[in-house]
Order: sequence, then structure tokens, then C-alpha cells
Amino acid sequence: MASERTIGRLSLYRRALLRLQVEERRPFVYSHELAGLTAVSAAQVRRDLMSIGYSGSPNRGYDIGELVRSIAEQLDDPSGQGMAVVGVGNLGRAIINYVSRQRPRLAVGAAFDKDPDKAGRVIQGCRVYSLERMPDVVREQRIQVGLISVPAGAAQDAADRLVAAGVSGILNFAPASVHVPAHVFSEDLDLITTLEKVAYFARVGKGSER
Amino acid sequence: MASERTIGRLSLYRRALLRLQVEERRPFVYSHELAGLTAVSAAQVRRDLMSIGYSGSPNRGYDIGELVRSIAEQLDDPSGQGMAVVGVGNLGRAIINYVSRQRPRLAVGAAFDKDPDKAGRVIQGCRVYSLERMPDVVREQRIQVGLISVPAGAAQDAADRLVAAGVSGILNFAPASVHVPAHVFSEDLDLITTLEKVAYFARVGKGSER
DNA sequence: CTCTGTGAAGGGATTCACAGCG
DNA sequence: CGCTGTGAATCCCTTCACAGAG
Repeated sequence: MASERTIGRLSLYRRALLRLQVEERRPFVYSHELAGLTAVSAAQVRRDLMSIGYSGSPNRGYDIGELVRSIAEQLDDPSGQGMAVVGVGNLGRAIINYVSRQRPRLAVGAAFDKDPDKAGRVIQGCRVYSLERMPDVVREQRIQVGLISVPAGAAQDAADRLVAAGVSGILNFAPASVHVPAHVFSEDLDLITTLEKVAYFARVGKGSER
Repeated sequence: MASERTIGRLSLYRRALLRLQVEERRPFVYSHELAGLTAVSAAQVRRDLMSIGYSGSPNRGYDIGELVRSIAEQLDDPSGQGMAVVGVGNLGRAIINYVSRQRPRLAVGAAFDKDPDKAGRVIQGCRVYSLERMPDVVREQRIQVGLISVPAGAAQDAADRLVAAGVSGILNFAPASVHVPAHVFSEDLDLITTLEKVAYFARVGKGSER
């Protein structure tokens, strides 16, 4: 129902809302306030909230508590979703670290690396397994999402193994696109490419977004 | 001239082309081959190349060498562009490491951290300065792009300092949107948000892209 | 009044589909 | 033939603008 862009923004809204709830003890927000906090237009915010079927009140705005619950109902799996990281290099370690520190509803439950020396270690509360163990571990821990942080040349193999093991979502940090079957969702998050884009617009100019 | 999306893909194409050039010694590619390597449609590839004014030949495809040069002409600053990282935590270190390992045309020339103990150290060939030194260092090294990898609460301050120091592009990894003046290009690259999006589509399904 | 919810309009980006060429 | 280059069509996303509600 909700589009890819909308889902991304819902996650953004939720974080802003939680911050509002904790820092100020505010019970309501207007669409334009939420917009300001997330660098999105007010009309866009209303559209997005409409798409999850949540309604605010014209004179008080949106009830923050209820809204957070509505968003959670969309985004979160009630039984929790596990994730696994493939590739425990610098970037992989930083990701594990970062994600567990932010404590979202998603936890990195396992890591995999082809280096046998790394297997058996525990990084940031996350055990490292050999690639061969992937099918078992993924099944046992009901892992649905795989993060790929291996070198470019190994990315497709990592994706294939993840798919074979049964994950249905992949976030690929490697500087190479991976191909997956149609039933698997995959997103490439390419640092170098993004960096080159920013450098380009830093040079030729093109106002910021919002 | 070229749109934001197109610029991102040009960077993608270049990387694929360079790999083709090195690994196979192929002189030409067809749009559909380049498309397969980058998870983009063939028509899209042709459109993008058209937008930078490069023309292929109907029977041999595109000359890889010339095409790489054409893309470089668009993307790269002939005199080089410097970058700086603000926030030398786990993520910041991984970024410095990762970027310098990939050796793109962009080099991280300096890092900044508010922790005085970190100032003076050198990480992966990159010196860490105190935040106060930013204006000088940015000017001296002609740094145009700033990467923000500080905690959410410090992101806007980091952005303000970077802008004041004179950068014209910001890539923000912190989980909070930053606001910058219109003449500065800024992109938020939010790991948690992206992760939640992948987890969502892993759960509810929605074929992969391409 | 100032807000929300939303039909309608607008704007981009992507794909279609085909002419033209070697 | 099979490819490129490209107008036209399509699709999706965002914004406009206003009715409706308190």
C-alpha cells in the first residue's frame, strides 16, 4: 500500500516523534512541525499519514502517542525481525556497533565471515559464524534481513547465500550491485557513489534539498 | 543539466566500466550490458549517457575508454576536491578507512572531533583536529565536502560549523536531518531509516528493484 | 482563524517504441 | 538484423489549493 518513499519517511517521523515525546513532553504535533524536524513538506507529511490511515484533529494536530503506535503497526513485525551481517571488516564492525547502539526494533543477531579466524568470535554481542553455517543460523534465528559488507567481488556470492538461506530483504553496502530473485527486496547503499554525487553538487551547485 | 539521479548512476557506470576495462580488456559495451552490471534498465543507461552528450555507435556500442573520460569530465573536479569528516567515532573511522581504501578521486584530508584527546592523532593517514581548527583547515586544504558522523544531537552544530567554514556539500550520516542554506548541497544518509525500510519490505514483500 | 484530509494539478523520471544507421 | 538516440507515453511522487471541521 504505502510506497517505498513513504515507508522511509515514516521511519523518520517516528524518530522525530519519539524525540519530541521524550525531550519536550508534548502530546500533539502539527504536520508543519513534524515537517520541519524531518526536512519534508507539510503536505507530504499529511499525505504520508493519510496513507497509513491515521487521522489527526484539525485544531490540535496529531496525537503523538497514537501516531507512534500507528507507525509501529505498519513498520514493525510484532514478533521481531532478526538481521545478519555478512562481512566483518571495518565497515561491518562499525555497522554492527552502530545498529546495536541505536537499539532499534531490529537487532543484529549473527555475523558471517569467510575468514575462519574470525568465526567463533563475538563482536558487540554478536557472534561470528563461518559462511557454511549460514543456512542453519538464519533458520534458527528466523533472520529475515541480511546486510552485506564484503568487498565488491564477493557481494553477489554473499547475496546468493543469503537468499538461499531464506532471507527476504538485503541491504547491500558493497560497491557493486547485487541481483536477487523477484521475491527478495534488495537495496544498494553505495557510499562511494553517494559521495561522488555530493562532491559533484558541491562543485556545480544546486540548492540543498529543503 | 544532469539530474541528481543521473549523476548517481554515472558514478555507478564508471565503476562498472573501469572494472570491465581492467578485468576483461574489452574496448566496447552495449547499453544492455552496462545496464545488467548496474541494475538499471538499458533505456535508462542510454538516456543518462545522452544527457552528458556522449554518443555510441549503433553496431559496436560505447567506447569504454572514451565513455570513462566523458563521465570523469562531468563528475570530477580537475583540480581535485578535498573532504573532511566530523566525528571520529566508530562510524567515522570506518568511513575514513573505507574511503581511503577505495581510493576514489576524493580523499579525506582532515577529520574533526570535539574530544580534545583525539585531536592530534592520525587515523588512516588522516589527521584529527579540534573543532575550533575547522575554519583554518578547511580553507588551507580547500575542502569542499563535509561528512558528518556525530551523534544525532550534535549533527546540526557540525553542519553549521562546516557551512561557516565554507564547504558547499554535506553528506550527513547522523540520524537527524540537518538544515543548511540553499547554496549548500546536503544529503542525509540514514542507516537506521534505510534498515527499517528494508525490514519492512522483507516482511510485506515487494519485489526487488530490477 | 488555523488546522487536517484530499481531489486535482504539476513535475520528474522512467519506460515504450520506433526511426535510423551500420 | 541489433544497436543507438529520442519523441511520446506512462508512471509515480509531490505540491497546490480548498472544502470541512473545531
